[in-house]
Amino acid sequence: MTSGPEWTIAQIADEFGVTHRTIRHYEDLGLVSPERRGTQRIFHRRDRTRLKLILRGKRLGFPLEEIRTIVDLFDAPRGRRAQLEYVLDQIDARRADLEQRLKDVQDAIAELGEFERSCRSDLDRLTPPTP
Amino acid sequence: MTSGPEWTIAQIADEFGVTHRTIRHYEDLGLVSPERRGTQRIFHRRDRTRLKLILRGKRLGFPLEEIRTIVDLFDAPRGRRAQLEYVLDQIDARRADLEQRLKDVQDAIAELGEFERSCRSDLDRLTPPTP
DNA sequence: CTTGACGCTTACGTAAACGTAAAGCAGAAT
DNA sequence: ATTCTGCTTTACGTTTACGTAAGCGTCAAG
Repeated sequence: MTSGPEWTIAQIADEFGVTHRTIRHYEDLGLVSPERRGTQRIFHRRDRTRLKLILRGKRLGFPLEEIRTIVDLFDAPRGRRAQLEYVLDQIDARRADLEQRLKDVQDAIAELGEFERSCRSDLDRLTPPTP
Repeated sequence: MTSGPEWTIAQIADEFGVTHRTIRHYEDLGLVSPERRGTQRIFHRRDRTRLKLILRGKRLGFPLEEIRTIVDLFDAPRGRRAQLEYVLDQIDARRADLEQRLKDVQDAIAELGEFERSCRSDLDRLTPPTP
């Protein structure tokens, strides 16, 4: 039941465009926990799923510690009602955060658009009028 | 012509919810350059505009050095054609970056939605059926 | 006139997120 | 048998983004 495709640290690092050190650092922080076969790390699909989430979290500027709580959320046991309600609360908090970011990005893109138009207008005025 | 409303560092820091140290740090990095009246810093509207951009950039996870180049872009001289074309290029680059982020945020929100539905469904199954 | 309230500089400290040797094991190839 | 190749740990170094004193100037109120 622990079977399925497997990857070495080199393959994972290469595929995700990070270094071995980065992966090990993430393991130190509990962001991933690959299987150990003897001394070597063996990565499974679960680890890849988490890594995708981690790297997206990073692109969005979340600190790794916060990313860990988020990623753990997805893997959390959902047996008891209390647990499920806690998870749902966390989801709401996360969504609020993300929606602030969404607004920030949208605003930034909009401002960039305005600025571009202003620049283009300057450029037009600079162009000698068609004779 | 250099007139208009003015603010002290305390007022600015308070209003933007950061510390004096943060403001001075931004000045060290050239992110803001308040007027100096004697030894004291006097902030004008221009500085506030830049600070808004800076803090949004931070919320979006950009490093301060990169933020500086972006903010400088808005204040860049736009006299010569070459300058304008350079600025327009930069705008395109920025926009590409922001649109990647936009996608990341949207994906994250969508996944959160899926996860929530899954949790709610678990919760429903946990609830004893209405007799 | 001295005591705060603010502001300034200088400078060392710190947390996060890795980078970068250094040194060693383990199996495969020459 | 030893030389690679790939993986491992340990541990100190580095960059970013400030925090946190230390020590001084200044102006107004008590």
